[in-house]
Amino acid sequence: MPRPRSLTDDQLVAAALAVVDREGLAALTMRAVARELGVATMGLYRYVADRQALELLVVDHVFRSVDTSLPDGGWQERIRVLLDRMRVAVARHPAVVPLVLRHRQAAPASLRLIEAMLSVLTEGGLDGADRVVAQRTLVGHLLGFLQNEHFAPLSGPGTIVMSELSAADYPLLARTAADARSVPPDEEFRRGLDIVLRGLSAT
Amino acid sequence: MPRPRSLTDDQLVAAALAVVDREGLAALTMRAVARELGVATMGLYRYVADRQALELLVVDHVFRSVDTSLPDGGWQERIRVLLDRMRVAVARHPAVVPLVLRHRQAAPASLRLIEAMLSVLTEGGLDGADRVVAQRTLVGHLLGFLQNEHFAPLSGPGTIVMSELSAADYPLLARTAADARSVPPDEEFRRGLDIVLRGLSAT
DNA sequence: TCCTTAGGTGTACGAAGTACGCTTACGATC
DNA sequence: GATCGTAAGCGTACTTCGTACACCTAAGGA
Repeated sequence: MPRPRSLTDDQLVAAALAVVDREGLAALTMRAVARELGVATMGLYRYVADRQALELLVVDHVFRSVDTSLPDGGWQERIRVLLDRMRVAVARHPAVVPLVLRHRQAAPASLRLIEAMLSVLTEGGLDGADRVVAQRTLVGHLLGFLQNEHFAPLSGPGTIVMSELSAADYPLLARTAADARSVPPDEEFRRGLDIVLRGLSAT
Repeated sequence: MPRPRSLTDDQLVAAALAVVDREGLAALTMRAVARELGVATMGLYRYVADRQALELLVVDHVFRSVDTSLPDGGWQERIRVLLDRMRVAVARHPAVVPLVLRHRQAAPASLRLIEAMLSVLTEGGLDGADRVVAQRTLVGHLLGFLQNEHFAPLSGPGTIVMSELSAADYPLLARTAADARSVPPDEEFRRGLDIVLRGLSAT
């Protein structure tokens, strides 16, 4: 009976991602997304309750894009692949990292991801509080990595500044920052995750 | 010759923390801090370039409050204590967690913390890229934990919602969320860090 | 005493989120 | 095919921020 909707959630998300990818997270405003869709600003409020709800749609979309089918290999290898898929999915839209960090717990699609990870951890023999801690540690590790990469990439200016600090004041830091510039993000992620997985495997 | 300053950085930080502790991070506005100090809003701009600089002062203060003297024990134990001191320092002002995550790389006091951690890792026999990855992994772990605790505490409503999901759709998640409610933050942090430290120790 | 210089203030502007009420177009019903 | 109820869509306007700018003021050395 009533007038039908003319926009889908996917269109909203696509418009938001277009704005974010092109102009950065700070440019993600209701007005900008509306303009991207060729719609009046207030028109968006027929689809989302507020700006946070729009951000949540974006984060949920990113999570939904992650393949949760279980890969081959032992449970450590499976965890490695699942987490790497998440990392890559987020990396496709680097500017949304802060949104992922803020909204992941409210994104419905994260449930599927968590369930998949838990099934692998269970296969690895974990349950009870051990499984809780393992899951939180792995997710925390991923979030921490995204945080590190986004706000303080090893290849970024912060590392250069640190590598130029006086060796008298910060002998190890200056040296280590210099070493750090040759570690690419992929390697950092792989080796960091190896550390956590070794820790999980050792009794 | 000129008129002397009437405010110190410490007073600025104290006012900002008072606002944040009392009314939350969203209430941290230039106007609110100025009011807290009994000063006109624009008066703050004689002390900080902009709002970000004020936030940075707050984060730096939190980092400066961390004792970086090296504790007794083996290197793993030393790392454990150092990271726990950081966690506790941040936990004194829970609402500033997002600020810490955003500004840590720009806070001068973080240099001292990193140097201290690197000295312990070096003592543990790490150097080169291994030391880089170890450092980043430990910091990432701390950041991920703070993120988890702040936006999705195990004792929070998200966990309850997950524990009430249909066991048909999410068998492991529902079960694990129920288990999770009995894991307090201290224990979660200790056990998570143990995993990382075990991973660092194993070859 | 006065003058220099930075401290301190008030006003105002632009950007953003969003409440509110009007207008409009669809499509079910007669 | 005309009508009408309902939600879609829009324009306006209010509030709250950050902060640029121009002005006034007070401290303290000359």
